[in-house]
Amino acid sequence: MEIGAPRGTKDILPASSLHWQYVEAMVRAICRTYAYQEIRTPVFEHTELFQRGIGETTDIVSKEMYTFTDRGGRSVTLRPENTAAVVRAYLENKLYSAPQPTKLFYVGPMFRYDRPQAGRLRQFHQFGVEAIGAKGPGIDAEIILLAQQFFHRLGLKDLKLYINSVGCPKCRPVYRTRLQQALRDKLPELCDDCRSRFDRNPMRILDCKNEKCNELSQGVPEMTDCLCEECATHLTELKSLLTAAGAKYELNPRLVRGLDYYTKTAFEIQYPPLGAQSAVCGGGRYDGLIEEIGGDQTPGIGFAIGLERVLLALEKQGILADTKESIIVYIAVADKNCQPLAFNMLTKMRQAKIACDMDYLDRSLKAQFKQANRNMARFVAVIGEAEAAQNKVAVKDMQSGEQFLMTAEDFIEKILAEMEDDGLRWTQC
RNA sequence: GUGGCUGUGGUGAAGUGGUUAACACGACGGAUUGUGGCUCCGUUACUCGAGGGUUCGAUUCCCUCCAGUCACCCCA
Repeated sequence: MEIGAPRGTKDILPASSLHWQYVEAMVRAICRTYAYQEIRTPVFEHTELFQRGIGETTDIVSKEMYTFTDRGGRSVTLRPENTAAVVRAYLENKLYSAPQPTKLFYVGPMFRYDRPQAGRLRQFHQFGVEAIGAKGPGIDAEIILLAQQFFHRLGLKDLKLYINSVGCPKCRPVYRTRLQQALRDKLPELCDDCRSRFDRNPMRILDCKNEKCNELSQGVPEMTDCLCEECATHLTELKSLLTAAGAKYELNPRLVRGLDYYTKTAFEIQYPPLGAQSAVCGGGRYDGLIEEIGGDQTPGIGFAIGLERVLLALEKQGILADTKESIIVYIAVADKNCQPLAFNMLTKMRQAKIACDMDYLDRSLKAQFKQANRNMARFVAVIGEAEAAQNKVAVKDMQSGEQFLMTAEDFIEKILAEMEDDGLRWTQC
């Protein structure tokens, strides 16, 4: 094998594409019940959009972007996440002139130049939701519930929902300073990472996995103690809404989001068995983002769910069955010169929307039966000289083993009748 | 980007410094004359991740690279 798939990318083969379809169907179903509509934005954008939207100092922008110069000399970037792009599309297409809020969802590939490991790929897929134009905590609760219900409907258990408030431009700087004051004299004892975080993003020190750092940060003021009145009320109301909806959550004052644009509500859903990459959903409010990208001050909130991680979780819980799409009929050719006749019948069946297949490798009749069996065909229709002479086919029911001689037309009719009974008929597209 | 572990056929895996690289599954073919799922038989690695050494000789020893994996970082 000379050329393999690029590092951190994966082919999704038929065995698992059915699982993907299952999850994607759930995405559409849940969004339908919560009244979110699909938006599809380009997979690449002007680099500047992400630099401004996500923040120059973030890891994503500073070291994880797939950026290149196109033939026209423009710097473009494969989207590392989709919120900035959705907001861009919202402004560019003037979606704000429609009744608000604008409730959108998306599913698609994202790209981050990271070192791959289980649950972390360079091309991965996210399902995300954005509600733009509502500032109250009600929409926050709706979005969190949507995410929770998504997992619930898929059948996932043992998920943990953490919520927090990361404040706003009024109270966060105050907290930041207080935090730095509290940690300043402990600085030499912190790990290397935390020392570099001290200036850039001191709140990150609070969820450092290093035990020493963890110990040192005990007793330090929490964000939730330093919120301004508006942010504090927002959080209180959100909590009571979640409780009213019967949602189980845990307040985690040390939950931080990695992207610059978050304000107020931040939340994360984890599936602990996934190990280091256990976050399956991350989201929060971004009241400053739209202005940053050039719109009027407009509130927004959203989340992103990593679909590869969802699939891993489903696998871990044994929810994904080994499935294969079956066919209704396999047409077997007993004499080579009957192939045109068989092919004609195959075509007619397909026009009648009956899932069927036949052999193109000139296999023996026995081998064709084996093939039919593997494809889980309900019936095998044998066409040979004997059948052709009578203008009929030999239809074998692969479950009962019974075999009948009938015309192709009668056979098609019989199947169509059964399909209606069994609900086997494929849905119309 | 940093560190640990790993890399044998389509898959799961044995194995050794020196003729023909176990075994299992799968795939393909066959078990008398046109019929599957069970059973039986046969076939299926002329680069043992790639490149370079050491050696009379390396799949087995060394180096580099690549890939996977786990952890860190970060995040979905």
